[in-house]
Amino acid sequence: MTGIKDVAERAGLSVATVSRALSGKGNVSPTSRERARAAAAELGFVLSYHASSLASGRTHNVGLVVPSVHRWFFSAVIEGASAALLEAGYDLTLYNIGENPTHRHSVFNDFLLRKRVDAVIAVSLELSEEEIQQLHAVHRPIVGIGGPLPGASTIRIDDTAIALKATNHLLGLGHTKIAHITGHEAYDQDFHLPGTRRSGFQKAMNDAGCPVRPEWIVSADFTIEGAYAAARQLLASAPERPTAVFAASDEMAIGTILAARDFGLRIPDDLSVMGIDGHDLGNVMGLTTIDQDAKGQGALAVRTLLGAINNGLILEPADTEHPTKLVVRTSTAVPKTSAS
Amino acid sequence: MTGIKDVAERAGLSVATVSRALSGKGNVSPTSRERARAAAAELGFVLSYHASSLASGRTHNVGLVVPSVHRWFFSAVIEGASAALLEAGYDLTLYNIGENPTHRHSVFNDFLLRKRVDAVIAVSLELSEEEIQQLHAVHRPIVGIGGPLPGASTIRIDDTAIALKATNHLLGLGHTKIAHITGHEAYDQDFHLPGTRRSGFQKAMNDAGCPVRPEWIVSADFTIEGAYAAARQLLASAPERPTAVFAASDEMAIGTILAARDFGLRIPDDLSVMGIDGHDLGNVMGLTTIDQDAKGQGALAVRTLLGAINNGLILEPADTEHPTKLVVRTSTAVPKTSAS
DNA sequence: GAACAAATTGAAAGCGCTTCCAATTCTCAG
DNA sequence: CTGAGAATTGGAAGCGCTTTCAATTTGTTC
Repeated sequence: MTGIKDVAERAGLSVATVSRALSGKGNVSPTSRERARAAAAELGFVLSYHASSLASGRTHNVGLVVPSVHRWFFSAVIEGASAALLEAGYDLTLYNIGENPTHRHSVFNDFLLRKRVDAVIAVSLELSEEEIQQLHAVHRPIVGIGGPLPGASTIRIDDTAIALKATNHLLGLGHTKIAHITGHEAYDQDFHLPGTRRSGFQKAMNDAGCPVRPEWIVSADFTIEGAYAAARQLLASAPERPTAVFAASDEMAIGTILAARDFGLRIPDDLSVMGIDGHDLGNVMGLTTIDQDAKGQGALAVRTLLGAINNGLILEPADTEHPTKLVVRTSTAVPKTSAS
Repeated sequence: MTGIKDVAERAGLSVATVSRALSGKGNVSPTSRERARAAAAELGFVLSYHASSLASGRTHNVGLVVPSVHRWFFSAVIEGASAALLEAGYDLTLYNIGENPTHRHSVFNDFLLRKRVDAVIAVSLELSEEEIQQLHAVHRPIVGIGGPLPGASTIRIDDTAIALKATNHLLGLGHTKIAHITGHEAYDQDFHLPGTRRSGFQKAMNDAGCPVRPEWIVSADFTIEGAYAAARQLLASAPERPTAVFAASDEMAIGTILAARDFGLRIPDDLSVMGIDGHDLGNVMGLTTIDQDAKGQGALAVRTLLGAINNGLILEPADTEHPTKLVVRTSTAVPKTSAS
């Protein structure tokens, strides 16, 4: 196995100089740099990153912790982060903790403490004080995506404001009988996302003087399948149907549209539907939504982290609000009843 | 920062013994093992995996290379692999090479050669001889998912047979006017998957004496959106419509169903649709499909790899065929025309 | 209880790099 | 041409573990 020693020999330089030349750091004359590079290329030499890491303390690797890889938001964040890391020459270690609480525990109490990552990005996970402490104890900066994290830097969207904006879009079209598909209680642990969006909905309704009917607030698990089932129930109560549904995520909005079709309801004539996310299927489904640029959030998290790492700065706990955009498509319209 | 030295001191043992105790290898008396464990726990000590890797040559890390994280098949494989690795105490380094050819190049010619992974799993990527050679040169076993790989172990399904089975399901119901949604040329690079499934379709049609109409073979990019557009074109030619569509993937089948609805076609009365995959949305959409257990393939790849690593064996190039299962739901039925 | 085998242990030599430090070479003003 | 300071270089000491090898302890057998 060729090592840096072989490269040094071939280039007629010392190991130290080759190391400096290859890493790009330190002062090396252009001549030596070129010779080192050439020798490395000829030998097909690639640095061993363990050895580098051990000696330098820098791993060139970022840990990304997600609750799932299937839900659209998470894969979009992964995509954004992975591209940004690849460009920077960093590895991405993925921890998909899923539903299993044991997995979460071992990730935070073992995997992440193995000092294999320079930093961690936690997506939609409300870390406990302890989890954050442990990471800080091994000097691993953290960026959270999806909500505030005590003592860590976070990137998030203003969930209440967004829900307000979405609901107002519907109200603005003339809807008053609006239902809401929220997330299950269980998902409220992490940043109270369902609750926050729900309260934005309620505030908008109250402000507009529209009654919020409890039976028109149903919950699902943030998936298309889950919302499909929930929406079927919601729409089954025939005469007393809402004229619009605001779902807490695009996937749930899509589930709602599918359910509506089963009932022969035309979108948007019989039912307006909107979501939050900016899902790829939005175009196909003609879904009105609030685009939160998940990919961009992943990329931003990486940039934030790398900036801190490269400047050797401590990452200041800061709360960055990511911009969102209302995208109006064909799933929302003036209610037929009030139009006619 | 507490190191293994501190643990040794606290436990009143030598560093060597603590290392043996913590790694579980080597002969250590139960007493010492317990004392080492206790000391480590008290100090909150977690092994530095760089140092371990450097000393032992084993990284406890597997690289997973995927062309995308968004398409269902890939995220299912990631999910299966990630769970299996987590259980085994292994890290998963994800390389999402995406559309960018530069990314692919740097992953295979740089990232994977950094000796940071013990093994690599390549999903739906037809590696070049050179790529395989390079990996073998650094003694990294490879498992390919999705098709045969020269000199590497692979897990795959029999695409031709599956397409045959799927088409026969449709033929068996009495359909003769069957269209096929295949993948774009561009996707044919890797394992000729679109071509293989298409030829299974054609063979079944020929065997049944049914003409294959070229205009009823349309291609898309394996996404719901892409197939939606393709299916709209297919279904636009009103009177001469097929009575069934066999899509080369579930996502494309779903796109087809969405397009069919736009034309007011009822599934399965006016159009039978089936796919291949076992997508999570299959249930909601009532999609008949051939389930290929992508999650299981990911888990199997990990087991294969870890088995080889742990036994210090060279991974024999073997071609494992993963079982598939026809799942009949409500998107396929006897054609109305022939039924009436 | 002696003699030998088996189990357990610790000292020390790396694993393949980075980086500190001191030595050397280069620059250029005087 | 000289000397001071800057730029470049190489030697060597680790980074925090694993593992070999030899020494020590424990267990067995007759």
